[in-house]
Amino acid sequence: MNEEQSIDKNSVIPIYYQLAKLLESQILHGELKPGEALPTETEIANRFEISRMTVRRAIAELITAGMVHAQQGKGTFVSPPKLNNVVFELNNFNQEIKDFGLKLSTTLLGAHIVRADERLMRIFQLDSSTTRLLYFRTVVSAEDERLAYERKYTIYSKSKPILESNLQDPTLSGLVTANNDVLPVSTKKVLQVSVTTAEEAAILGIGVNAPVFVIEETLYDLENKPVGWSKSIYRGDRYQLTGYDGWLRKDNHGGINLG
Amino acid sequence: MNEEQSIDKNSVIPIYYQLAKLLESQILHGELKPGEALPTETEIANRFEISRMTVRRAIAELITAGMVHAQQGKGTFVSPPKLNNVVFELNNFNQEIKDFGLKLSTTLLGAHIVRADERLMRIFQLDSSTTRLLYFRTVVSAEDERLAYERKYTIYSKSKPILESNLQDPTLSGLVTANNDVLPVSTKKVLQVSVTTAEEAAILGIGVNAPVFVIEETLYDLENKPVGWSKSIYRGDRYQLTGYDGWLRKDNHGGINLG
DNA sequence: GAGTGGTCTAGACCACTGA
DNA sequence: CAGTGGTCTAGACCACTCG
Repeated sequence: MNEEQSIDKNSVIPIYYQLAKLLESQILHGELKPGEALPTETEIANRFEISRMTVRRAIAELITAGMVHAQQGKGTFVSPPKLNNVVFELNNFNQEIKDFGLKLSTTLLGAHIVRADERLMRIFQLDSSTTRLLYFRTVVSAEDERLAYERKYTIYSKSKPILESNLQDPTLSGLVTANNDVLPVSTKKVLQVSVTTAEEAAILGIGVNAPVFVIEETLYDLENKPVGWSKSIYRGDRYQLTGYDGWLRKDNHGGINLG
Repeated sequence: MNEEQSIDKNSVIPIYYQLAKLLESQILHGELKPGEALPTETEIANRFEISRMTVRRAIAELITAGMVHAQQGKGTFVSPPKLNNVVFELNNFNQEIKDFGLKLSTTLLGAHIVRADERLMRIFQLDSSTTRLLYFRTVVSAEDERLAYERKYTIYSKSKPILESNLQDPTLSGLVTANNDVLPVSTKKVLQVSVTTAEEAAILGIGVNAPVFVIEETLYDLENKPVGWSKSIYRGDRYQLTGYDGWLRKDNHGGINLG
């Protein structure tokens, strides 16, 4: 045992990266178990004849990855794998379909100027119903199959006519920036499940009471003021979200991997 | 304008943290716009009479937060806010209910030893149906209202009797560690939407064809071998996921906030 | 008090960019 | 070529933990 693994100081791969991978490997192979302490920073620095700052940089990588945690005055310890913090990336929703080789197309159902009703006044924090909003309805399809129905609203401050360019970037963010001078800087999405209404079923070409994902998105500007809102539904039989957590093996066996 | 904001070198708050917040503030107030370059690291170091390494530490915070990106040989630039990478943390599912003040309770519907059928053999990558599995069915309730129905499986290697302690940690991870000597180190969750079957509706006390979240979780050990699997359904009218992205204001006005 | 991690310095050399 | 960020060093002092 204890075959001293080594660091190549002359490699193009940074020392901190080599050391981080070495420590990660020891943890993934069970040589360092959850709760056990890593060697102290000074010990590691002496053993590999590198600077303590470089050791700290390596350990910082592991801390970010959630594999170890440091306690001032005590030491650095292997963390038990966190399994309760799975995150679902919403990218997948349309991205995975593209990766699957299908072409997505967006069809415009309608673009209207509307005045704010009570619900929209609340969402956009308006105190007057005279504010004009752009109401934009689209359907996302893949290979002639309709997958999602999206209803988007944005404050319509420009007096320009509605631009056809809206369809080039049919995201809510694109719609907002195309029709306003504000820069959306943050977003909030709420995911719920529901079943189709008669109208939604007809638009998607599926049955009534079919299960769907519902996503409400709100875009905010620098002042934290809502500048865009959308409610979209996605066919439940065509979409799913996948998430991971814990000590993930990114499996960097072979291949070039620069930090 | 250009009122020189300052750094207190004698503060208990680290210099890198003060500088990071200062730069972040300039970005959030629009003084530095997306695409614009930050002052060079040397410039910042000279202006505040601090070490370049400390400047780099501050900028590293902003890079992690996704607000800036560095390009070797060119400079460090303000990034446009990323709005397409919303992540939903599954914590919320039961956590928010607790935060709301309700008490969650888990009721055991049944705990059986079963042999692997074809589906379970595939899930657990087994080549023999003689492997014994523990099948664990529970219902999660809040204030006498049933919210979720969970079906969990784990390889049952110990010859111990089924422990009552399983109910103390009713998570899949807890079930696996209580009945095996393996340590689950990573997890995969797939989220889908569906509607209740007659059996599920009866167990949850709601109608048939009601919308529900379906979450299938697989737990893996160090060798990437499945050691636990569960399929759970959550009432669609009681659960939702919320996610954020972009330049988030964590709003640290007042209050103690140590980096 | 000895030992730990947390911060900070003032340099050094490198890789990359663009004129 | 000058200027940028990327890595690394060999120290220093501090805050914290625990005996």
